[in-house]
Amino acid sequence: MHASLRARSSVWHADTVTTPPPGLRERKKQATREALREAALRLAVERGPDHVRVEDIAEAAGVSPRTYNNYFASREQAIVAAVTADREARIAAVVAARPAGVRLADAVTEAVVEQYTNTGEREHEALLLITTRTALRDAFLDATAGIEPPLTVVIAERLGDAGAHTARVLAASVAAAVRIALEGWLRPAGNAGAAEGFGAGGLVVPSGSLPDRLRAALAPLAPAFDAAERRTQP
Amino acid sequence: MHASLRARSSVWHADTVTTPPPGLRERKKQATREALREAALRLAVERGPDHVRVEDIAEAAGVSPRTYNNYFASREQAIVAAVTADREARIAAVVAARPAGVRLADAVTEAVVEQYTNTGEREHEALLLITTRTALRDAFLDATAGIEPPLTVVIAERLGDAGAHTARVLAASVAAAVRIALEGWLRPAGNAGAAEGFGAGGLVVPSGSLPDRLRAALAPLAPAFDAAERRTQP
DNA sequence: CAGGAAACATGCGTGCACGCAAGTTTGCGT
DNA sequence: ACGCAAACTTGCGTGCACGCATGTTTCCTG
Repeated sequence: MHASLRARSSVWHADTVTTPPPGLRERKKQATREALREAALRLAVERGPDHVRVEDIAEAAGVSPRTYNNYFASREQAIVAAVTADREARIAAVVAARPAGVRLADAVTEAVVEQYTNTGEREHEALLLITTRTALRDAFLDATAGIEPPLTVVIAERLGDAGAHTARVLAASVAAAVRIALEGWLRPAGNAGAAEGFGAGGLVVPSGSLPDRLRAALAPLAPAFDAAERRTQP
Repeated sequence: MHASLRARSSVWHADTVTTPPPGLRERKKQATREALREAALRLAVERGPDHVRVEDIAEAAGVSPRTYNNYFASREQAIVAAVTADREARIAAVVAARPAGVRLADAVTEAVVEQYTNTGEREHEALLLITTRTALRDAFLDATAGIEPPLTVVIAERLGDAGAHTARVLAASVAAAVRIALEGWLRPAGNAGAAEGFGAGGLVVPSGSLPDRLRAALAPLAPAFDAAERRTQP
């Protein structure tokens, strides 16, 4: 029983770039990938994350354990990927879709907030599970690095060829900022912080919601975006 | 990808704060850590990185293999640590030592360039070895994340308590930029780039020296530093 | 200067990550 | 339509990462 490849409606709506028709090979690969991450998440939810071995996931997806490792480098990656999926690509797409008039910084910030706010019921359940194991938390945080490549592309489009280099740095900074926001957000479970209500002069940030945290983390980067944009369209 | 190198050594907030006399325990720990990373590098150079097992390193350092893993989470980390060592802390120290008058962006940039330019003979040899194995290259790049915590502290000192949050993001962005610079710098070995001399309008960056790359990568962040600084000292 | 608590080292066991060398499938040119 | 080349899957073997339980060292407090 191989991975079910249901005929996915191949709606190749022009993605700004010409998408060459995906061959059989590529479709199978994506199907296997999806089967693996779905199986990983399902099993992790059903029996608890510690009672799922790679062997189980592979079997549930109809491939060999060795093949599993051709798709995911760690056990945690597959589980996390079921939640992360293609957030990366969606963020980039949303940024690209924003009218050229708006500030790049705003476009990016809103795109990020938008994609991380779409918390479906299933995702929420998965996130709860992720917070319970540090290995999963780490894998989840590491996954944010995945937004860097697509973000680099869309930012580079706005900045022009001269800013290709800058785009890379800005995209990486955004990824870092998002990571920090998420890190602080799902910390409550594994509290180990130093300053928790020290009475001195410092005004303590009250630990807001995810959108608030994301905006707060991205705000310091806005001047860098503005400067980069200014350099191409004076 | 193996990225999780959290839980670094218990950072007694760098200089600036009084360092309590380190007890016997802490001194032994540092000695063991150093013995391990020195042994790791020496053996890797002597017999080649593929012919060094964790068991060998542990034996050379006079500890059990299990103890090795209490200090380093992967085989590559130990080798890389022999080069990286405490660059992290030194960068932070140099930034803190800069007179309060200079732009924060300049202080950070110069500190980073300074520390990565100090290429001793031994380090150069080690870097050559590191470029030969992708696993080592990855570990080396991941190690740059280590500058984040100490950098956060010194930046936060300049920005005041109100900017603690911003400091975190800026430090992470610097780490990301440095990573990008290093990534491009030691790429020549494993070339796989797409655009290598396309004649079109784009002006191709000629792949400069490390200091040039570091400055170029950090430059886009300068406006963010300036804005943060401006917000505390108008 | 006891004596107990906390940090640390170590052995053992388990599941895993990944290189390598077949065997199999897909894609493409002629 | 044929057949070759490249991509992908799989089994095997090796070294490794890390939880757990236990013995040992360091530290602190009365």
